[in-house]
Amino acid sequence: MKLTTKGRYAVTAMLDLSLHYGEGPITLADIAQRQGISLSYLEQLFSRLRKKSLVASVRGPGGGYSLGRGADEIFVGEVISAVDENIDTTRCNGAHNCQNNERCLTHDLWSDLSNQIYGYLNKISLQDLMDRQAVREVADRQDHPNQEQPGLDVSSLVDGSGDLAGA
Amino acid sequence: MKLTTKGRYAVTAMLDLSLHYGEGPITLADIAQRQGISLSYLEQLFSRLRKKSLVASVRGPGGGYSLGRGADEIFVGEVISAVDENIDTTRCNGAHNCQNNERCLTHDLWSDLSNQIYGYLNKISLQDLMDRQAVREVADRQDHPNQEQPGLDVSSLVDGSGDLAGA
DNA sequence: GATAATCTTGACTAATTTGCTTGGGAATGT
DNA sequence: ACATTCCCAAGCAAATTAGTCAAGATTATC
Repeated sequence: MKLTTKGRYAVTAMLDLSLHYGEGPITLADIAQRQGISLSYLEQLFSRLRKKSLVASVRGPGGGYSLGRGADEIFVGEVISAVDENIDTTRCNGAHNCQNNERCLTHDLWSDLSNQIYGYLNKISLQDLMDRQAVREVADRQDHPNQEQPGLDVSSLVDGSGDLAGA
Repeated sequence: MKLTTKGRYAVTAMLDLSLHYGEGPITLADIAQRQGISLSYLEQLFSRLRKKSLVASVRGPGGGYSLGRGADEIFVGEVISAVDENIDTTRCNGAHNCQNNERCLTHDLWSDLSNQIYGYLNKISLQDLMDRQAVREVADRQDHPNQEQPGLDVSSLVDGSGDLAGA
């Protein structure tokens, strides 16, 4: 299990795709512009996402990408591990006899923790994230109806204390 | 929130420290040998762990490191973020007005998810990990009493399906 | 059929991070 | 004094990230 900005890009792009569901295929150029990610980098990421069937592609004019399954059937953990290559070489890599029991002990502990994190992320679907945001958007509109407030810090609305996945 | 092998090294080292609690200060040389991590790299990691008071140090002969608090008061999330520098520059970094509402929307979604993961990891203490492993060790001993079985794959005992932190 | 839009692929590169080395200190128990 | 340990900073090779560039393949539309 690895968690870097690469995974964030992938999740962000997938969310962008989810948010524009129903508008037909979305081009990578659109996502690139909206999310500020380079087009070619997106191409690389989507190549992997496609191999894992997380997205479906349509070529030619009017083409683009769409979600491979429903947003409630695609989980954050899948997206991250799809792009992350996951070369988690734990020094003794399954051998479990690297030197003494002690060493393997901590190795097992880590791989176990890693599995826990992965399991957790695999409970959170793209739909969960969208639902959560939808609530916030409404709250935001209610607090600042029809106003442009450039310098305002909205982070007070984004406290992150709620339980997202109900795990 | 970032999760790489660097964080794994830190957690592994902290676990090593926990497991040898009560034996006085533990030298980095010991940890380096037991865990197969370079001494100088450990020094760098522990420098950061010390700044966050996650470990306490004693200099001179007989010196070394010990946990800064009880193993039940140190959480995996703390350890990881202590060594990770966490330069999570989300392009608009709190500005929330990068281009249009749409862009910030997905940014918020990600930072929210990041908080969720962090919160999850901050529920798992070093003690939790040790307790879990203690159970396994016992199980292992019961299955293979007093035997050296070099080629045996123990991974069947390590299924990772149990709920570790009870989160 | 020509054309343009779009995905698809591969090679290459710059910047950053990781993991580690080297080389010096500073503190302290014996 | 001396050996042991923590401390610290500079530097460096390998890997990864993030991105560019260039060439295709597919297909809707004119």
